[in-house]
Parts: sequence; structure tokens; C-alpha cells
Amino acid sequence: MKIEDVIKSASPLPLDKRTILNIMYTQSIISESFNEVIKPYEISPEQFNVLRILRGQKGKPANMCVIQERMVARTSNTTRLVDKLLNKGFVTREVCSENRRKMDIAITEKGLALLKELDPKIAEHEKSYSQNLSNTELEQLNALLEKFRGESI
Amino acid sequence: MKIEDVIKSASPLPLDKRTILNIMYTQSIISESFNEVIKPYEISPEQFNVLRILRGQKGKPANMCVIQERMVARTSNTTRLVDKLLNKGFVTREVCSENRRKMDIAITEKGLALLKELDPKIAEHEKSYSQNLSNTELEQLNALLEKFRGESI
DNA sequence: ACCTAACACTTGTATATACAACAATAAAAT
DNA sequence: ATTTTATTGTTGTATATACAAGTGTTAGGT
Repeated sequence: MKIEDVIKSASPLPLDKRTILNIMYTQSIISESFNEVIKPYEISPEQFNVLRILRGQKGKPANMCVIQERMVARTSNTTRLVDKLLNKGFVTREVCSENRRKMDIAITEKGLALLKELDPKIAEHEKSYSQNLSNTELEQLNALLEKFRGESI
Repeated sequence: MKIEDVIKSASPLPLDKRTILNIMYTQSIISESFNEVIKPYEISPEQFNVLRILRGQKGKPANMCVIQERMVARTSNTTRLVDKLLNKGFVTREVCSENRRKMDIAITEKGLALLKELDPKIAEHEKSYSQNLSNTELEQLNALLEKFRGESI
């Protein structure tokens, strides 16, 4: 579906505007379907992201600022996300013994079990999109997005 | 910047996961810089989107459902967005005379003036990204995104 | 005419995001 | 040693999003 049809635009959009809209729209489509995937489980996409970061720590607890810098979309509020996960028993939180300003956040067995259950569904979700392109095209898409962002470093 | 560096992943991500993260991240970068652009003005990105849709009506008022279906990211709450715009005097709202279930939303002179002031800044914002790619590459990117979404219609 | 279903919109609740102010601790400066 | 500054995290407010329930209006069926 062309982006002009999505937003019901009568006239074709200029290329630069069209590209940005296309990226925004694609993201919203992906997010929407991802939401569907995790809806049955008692967790939000952002909470899931935090859990996955914690699992990536391989047992080592993570501080709030470590979690924050690994999130795709930086939230200004990791505290409240962790609060929710804490209430559900998916993580533990305690003051870091070496630096009492910091918090040690760790994933629990219950959290790990949830992720394990979700893993195949997430994989399926990701594949449902990537199967539409060849590997070469996927690499191209990644390269174009990276170039589009235009970050020098 | 490679997406692995963004999320500080030690190991390279599988291609399908990487692509999705790349799209999500690119969107968040675009949104962030767009936020910077409109921050000085008394309006949010979503409110701006609604205003722009109303301008596209060329004087003809729009119902709530028309606004909703033209938004890039469907919100379930156009009512409250319009409320905010109403309070600021950027739009008018009255019951549709032909069908009293519907509302007629129209942009005011004040709203049009705001958009006019923003237009060049938005154009500059869009160009700041699109200039990183050639026209051919932009077309490629659009085509790949569309194919990635895999909508049949 | 009356009842029912569909439609257009609004309202309430929970969650997330942006931003600013704040508190506690640690590190640096004097 | 005391003061200042920076770091780390929390809390408050406003806005936006997802979802479900509710209100008033129109249209359809009988």
C-alpha cells in the first residue's frame, strides 16, 4: 500500500516527505503487530524491552543508566518501568553495594520464564516481515536507513 | 552508527531482528529531531499532524473519523487532541448539521498562521535527512519499506 | 410506531513519554 | 575537613496511546 493511500492524500507527496512518512508508518505497523503478539502476556512492549536487556546481562545486575542507554527509544523514565516489572515479580531491585547512588536490577526466574515463552512468538513476528525481502534487500534496507540517519560516528 | 552500537550489543544481531530495530531506531531519531523543531511553538507533534490534516481540507470542515483515518499513527483519541487545539484557538468544533452524531472540525486563521510559520522549518527538517541519500536511493528506500510491510492491497 | 443494531463520538483507566524539579550520594576543589 | 559540583535515581505534571465502557443519533427490521 502506497503511503499516499494510507493518509488518503489526493496529490503525490514530495520524495523527502514521503520517505519520512513511510518510515514512521512502517514503524507504527511493526509496533502494532508486536503489541498483538505480547498482548496475551502481562507485559508492555517497553517492559519487555527492559526484561530483554536484563537477560542480556547474563546474571549480572544492571544499573538504571545501563538499562536506559540500551533501550532503542530512550525513555526518560526507566524508574517507573522497573517499578511495574518489580510489582509483577519479573525483576529484583536493590541498592548497589559499591555505589549507593546506583540500583542493581536483575531479572528473576519468573522473568526469564516469561521471555522463554515469548521467544518463539517474537521470532515469528520478526520473520513475518523479513520474509518479504531477500537477504540482499534486507542488507540494502539496513544500509539505506543508516545512511538516511546520517550519523557521522 | 550501526544499530548494534546503539543498543550496545556485544554480538551482531540476526538480520531480521537488526532490520526491525533499525526501522524503530530511525523513527525515534526522526521523531526526536522533529520534536526539537516544534518545541518552541505551543503544539505537540500529534496536534500538528491534526492541524495539517485540517489544512488539507481547504476550508471544508472534517469529522473526527476523517481526521483519524488520515493520521499516520492511528490514535484512539482524536477527541482529546482536538480538545487541546480548541483550547488554544487553532480549530473550531461544532455539531454537524446534517448528521448530529458527527462533529465539524475546522482550522482557524490562527491555526493556519501557525502552520505557515512552521512550514519552512518542517521542510528543512525533512531535507536534513533526505539530503543524505540520492533520489534513486530514496526511491529504493521507499520501495523496500513498502515491500517489507508486505501489504497485499 | 417500536425495537434493535450500527455509528460517531466521549469518557475513564492504565501505561508510556517528555520535561523539569528534587534528593541522596560520590567525587572534586579549596 | 568542608564546601562545591557532578552523578544517579525518583517524583510530579502534561501529553499521548491502548482499550473498554458509555451516550446520543441514525438507520433498519418487524
